Amino acid sequence: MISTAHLNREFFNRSTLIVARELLGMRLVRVENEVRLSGIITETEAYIGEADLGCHAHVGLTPRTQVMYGSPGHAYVYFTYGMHWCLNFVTEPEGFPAAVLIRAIYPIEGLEIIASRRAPQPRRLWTNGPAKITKAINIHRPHNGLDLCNPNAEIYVEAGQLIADLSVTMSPRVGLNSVPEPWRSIPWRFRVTELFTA
DNA sequence: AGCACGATTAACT
DNA sequence: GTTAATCGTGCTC
Repeated sequence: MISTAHLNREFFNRSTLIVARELLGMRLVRVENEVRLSGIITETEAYIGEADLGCHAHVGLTPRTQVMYGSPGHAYVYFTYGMHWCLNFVTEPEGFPAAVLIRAIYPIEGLEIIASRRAPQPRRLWTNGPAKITKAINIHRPHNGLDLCNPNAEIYVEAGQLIADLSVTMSPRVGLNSVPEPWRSIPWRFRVTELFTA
């Protein structure tokens, strides 16, 4: 059986690259009106500190970026392109701004609700993008700053299956088209290529 | 107060 | 491959 343990704060209080890699195969859970919506995390990206010009925190501490400067294990939820929300998990010790963007999940629970919110898209396109996930499982502004390690949180992560290195591909992060090198091309995107094979 | 742009998506040629 | 949609954010005036 899959463990149902919530990941604790020490999981997130580590190198962002390690957290981004290890989140692959774990289960993102959204509890909405006592109903579980969930999926296996299959794609992440790391955003690490003010020096990373692809990271929102490169502008320093502002109202938008303050959650990233806070304690690890919290949700950083931001709004972009005038219509989309994206979910991140804050990493590393308090005071150092970093987070992991959740880019894709494989839906497991709440399939009917997810389907209704993502209609008329086919199943394989339900949650294969950061703003598709937040639309599918209803995550937006009120969740910014939420503590993922609170046992009663509406959003949290459960330990799941281990993903072998053989099944993980690292590549440049998506959408950083005007970000200077080396940040534009540094391979901080982690993707599961074969979810159910060894 | 005004401006340029964005860690995206869906629809279109 | 291209592009519209749509508005918060951070910067300049």
